[in-house]
Amino acid sequence: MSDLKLENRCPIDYALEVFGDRWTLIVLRDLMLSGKRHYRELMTSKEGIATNILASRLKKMEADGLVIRKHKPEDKRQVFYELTDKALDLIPVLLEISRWSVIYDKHTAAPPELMRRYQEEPQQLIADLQEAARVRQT
Amino acid sequence: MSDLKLENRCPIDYALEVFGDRWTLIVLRDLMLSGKRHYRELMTSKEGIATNILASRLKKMEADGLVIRKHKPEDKRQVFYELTDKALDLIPVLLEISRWSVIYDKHTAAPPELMRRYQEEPQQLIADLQEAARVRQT
DNA sequence: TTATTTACTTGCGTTTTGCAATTGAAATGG
DNA sequence: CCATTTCAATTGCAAAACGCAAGTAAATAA
Repeated sequence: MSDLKLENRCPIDYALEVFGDRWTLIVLRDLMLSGKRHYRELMTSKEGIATNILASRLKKMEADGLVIRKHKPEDKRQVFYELTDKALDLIPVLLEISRWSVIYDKHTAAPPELMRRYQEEPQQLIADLQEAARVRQT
Repeated sequence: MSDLKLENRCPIDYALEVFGDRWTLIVLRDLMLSGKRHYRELMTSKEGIATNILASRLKKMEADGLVIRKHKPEDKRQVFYELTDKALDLIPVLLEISRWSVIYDKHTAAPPELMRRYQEEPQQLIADLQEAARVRQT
């Protein structure tokens, strides 16, 4: 008989492969929560990502199905990155991470209104943030 | 007047600094969900962490307040790593990441009962997992 | 007393990162 | 038009991080 065993991999492994590096989550945050969409906008994050690293990460994110690379019709130099549902569904992960950081690091601050809503009506907040990100890219 | 501005850092930044590398989350998963507590147990993860990397990560995790390094009284060679509340409070993050991976990677599998409980009674599941981890290390 | 177990440390070659300079295509200005 | 600027990268190189294998020290077991 042939080998029927499914390759079951641990959920944490897959996540680490996709966004378990120093920069991918930063880029996702900027695309999802800061409304950035262009390469030049992503270059301006206060963490200071290097241009070669940004380029390689965007390429990998596209390969992993997190973003779709598109040209602006009215200016073909410009490129913008559209978020997929797969990426937008990481918003709950970003919020959960934020909740943790705000609790355990005294230098960390998130918009208080955001954290309040996350505590009081998480599902509605998530839906709103996803909707806002979707609207931005149409 | 002196500078009154607080250094507010982004929540994602702090999280990346603490567990935003290839191995820390793997170690946390093994400590929190697989019940491992000894160096030799952590060495056996199927991802194959190198011994020098494991040592450096455990040192950093201790410095970051995620684990406490202790000697076994009955065998002073042996060391075990106890999870702090700060670490145990990352269980929701691990579960949220798992939920995402199970949805978007067809090779990923988590215990179905775990995922069902996470959907139906997340708060109770989190409390149970934290309690289980705490009991294990006493 | 010798061997084994445990938890690391050290050395070293490879890979990844960070920084600066450069490129090429497309748009803009004169 | 033709030169300049903008935009999105790519390239080259030094520095840091990583991965593997071997070695070490302390404690226990035989």
